[in-house]
Amino acid sequence: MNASSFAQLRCGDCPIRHRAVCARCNADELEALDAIKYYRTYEAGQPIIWSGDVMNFVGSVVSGIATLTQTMEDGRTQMVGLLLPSDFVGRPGREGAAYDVVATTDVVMCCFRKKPFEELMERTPHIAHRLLEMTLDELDAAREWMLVLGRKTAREKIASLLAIIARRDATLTPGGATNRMVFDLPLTREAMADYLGLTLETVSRQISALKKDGVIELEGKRHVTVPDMRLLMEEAGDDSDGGFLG
Amino acid sequence: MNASSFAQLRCGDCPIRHRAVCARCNADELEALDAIKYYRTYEAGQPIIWSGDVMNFVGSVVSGIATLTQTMEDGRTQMVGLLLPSDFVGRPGREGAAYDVVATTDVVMCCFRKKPFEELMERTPHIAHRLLEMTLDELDAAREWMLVLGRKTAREKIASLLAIIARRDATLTPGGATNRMVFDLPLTREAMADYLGLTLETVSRQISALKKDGVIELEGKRHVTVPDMRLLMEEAGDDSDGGFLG
DNA sequence: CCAGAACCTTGATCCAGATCAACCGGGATT
DNA sequence: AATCCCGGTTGATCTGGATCAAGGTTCTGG
Repeated sequence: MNASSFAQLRCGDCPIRHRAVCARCNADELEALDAIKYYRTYEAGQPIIWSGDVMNFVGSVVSGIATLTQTMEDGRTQMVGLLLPSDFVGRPGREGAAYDVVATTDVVMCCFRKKPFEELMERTPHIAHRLLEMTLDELDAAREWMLVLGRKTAREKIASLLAIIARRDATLTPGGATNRMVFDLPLTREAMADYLGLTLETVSRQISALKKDGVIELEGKRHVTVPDMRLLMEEAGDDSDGGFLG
Repeated sequence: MNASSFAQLRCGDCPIRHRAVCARCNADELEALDAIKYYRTYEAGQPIIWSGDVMNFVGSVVSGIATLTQTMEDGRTQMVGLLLPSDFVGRPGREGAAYDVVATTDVVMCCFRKKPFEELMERTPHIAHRLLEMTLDELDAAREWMLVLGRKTAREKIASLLAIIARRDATLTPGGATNRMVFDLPLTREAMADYLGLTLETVSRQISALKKDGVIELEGKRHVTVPDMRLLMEEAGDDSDGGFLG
């Protein structure tokens, strides 16, 4: 799937569910969206947006993974969001970007020019409502993450992250949730560390420990098998059966 | 100011700026809001909402301080939000509460019955827009807090919290920001610890250290003077001049 | 095929903050 | 005015994760 193959795609043809806009849009609205839409690709490692930049688009991740990060002057960085396919980027009604957005893998974005999108939103209440819902979901995810960052041990943090990735992966895979799960880690050890408020060495050690204890199996560095999700959830110290990330 | 003195108050008479609804509402809308509004008081230490409860209202804090917290089965707790006067509580379009809300001091809430509020929102786009803006503000604050929790030292965490409280206090005090600031801590050492992902002993020690180093002055346990806010911001490791909490 | 660069793992040591414990001071209760 | 309780402080010690350091494994390009 390359950039040019998107040239003639319609919104409804995106290989992802456009959570922001497509679900309840009628034909007129889809056409209006189509007129202000374009695709853009980013290579792994490329910045998509710098904190403080003026953003002239909003959009959804079509494929690939991007991260939202904050950085202190001295270089300490904290990831504050993980963008997986179908996630929305940008904030209608806001001028500048608040965070750095970086493509972790090759990324395809479906973008809408911001001004016309806002105008469409103005006269289409259900889009505004959907956006509010999505923002509330993000807020829940952020607060869930505050618990992880503030109160969980390194091992629990790793287990929580694996659970989130496994769960998000499952929502994109037909068949739904089973106890056994297989997926590829979309992040380097360093990116995981930035997400979890740890060092990359600690991440590596804890992953090794989870492997030794049979909670996960590893093939290479990135390919993970979870023999029993319930075991992983227990390691994550998570009482909820996992509504996180919305 | 007691509960009965609110009986005849109109929305516009609240001693706080109703960030959600009042700013741009016309007379009709204010009247509609008035019809679905009531005041409610909570004593210090009382729960306002339990996580999972069905919420039948949304509203604003009029006076006092409340906290939003999450708790793990084993009792570890993390504060995920601090509600000061003018802050909004509740989520239009959502059934259950996601967090425990507890009154830290005596609290007066201005509540709107949820169903009619949602209906009003439905036909009043600018209220929906304001709500989206507020939710984005909360999201920014939550993410700012993720950086604090994940990457800052205990001393930086304390300084960050003091700066936030001082700043919020300033927005409610005529005169605006100066270098010198005086305020009362609305939280116990334990509540601060829950906010910061620390223990209460560490909070106590770091406050003593900041005092010894002249960054703050203390009168009793709660009354704080910051001789120079710039110094405090520096201790907080904060590059931004503090757009946090919205 | 080799060199270099990413990325990852593992070991040794250190230290910030947790934990355990004692104590203080003021306000409410009796 | 004795007691208790709650919130806070301070000291001693312990430890989980950071830091410093040394390889190992892939992958890419020459």
